[in-house]
Amino acid sequence: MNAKRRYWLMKTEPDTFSIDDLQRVRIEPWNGVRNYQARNHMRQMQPGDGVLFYHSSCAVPGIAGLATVATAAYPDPTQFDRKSDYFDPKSTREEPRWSLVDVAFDRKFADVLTLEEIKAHADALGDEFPLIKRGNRLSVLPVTAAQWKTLLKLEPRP
DNA sequence: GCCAACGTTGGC
DNA sequence: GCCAACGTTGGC
Repeated sequence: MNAKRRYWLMKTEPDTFSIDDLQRVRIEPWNGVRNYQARNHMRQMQPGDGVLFYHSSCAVPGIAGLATVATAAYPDPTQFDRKSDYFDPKSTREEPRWSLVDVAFDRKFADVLTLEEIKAHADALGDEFPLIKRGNRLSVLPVTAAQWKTLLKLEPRP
């Protein structure tokens, strides 16, 4: 049975992990997400789902490229690692609190599709698009097929 | 660096 | 279960 392909947007600070980093390593476990809503979204992910790779907290915030969900969700190992910044003393192996998926590089945009440009097309994306909502802090969020299509049409071409 | 928005924590 | 305090996110 083939579940329908779904789409997501995942934020990252490029100073920490950028699209270039993903291109180099090819596949990356998306560890360190410690927000329940974001976690729940990752738990819904299936291999093959599309990912908009978003650079946040940087000079030019926006979508830097595309990635693909490479695994179903599994427990984030950093929650058990006392030496990790992401260690969670309240999480147990029997009932892990935090999940992650592996994310695979797909391609890098010729230029970042900027948040500014995305906002300029708010009408096409719909008011409910969380990325352009005020005060949005969610690091993993769902994107509809229509929004995905709209955003790819906005991709900067060389 | 600032600040608004939001999630989490902890006292009661 | 409420809510103030606190920490974090993220655009600017």
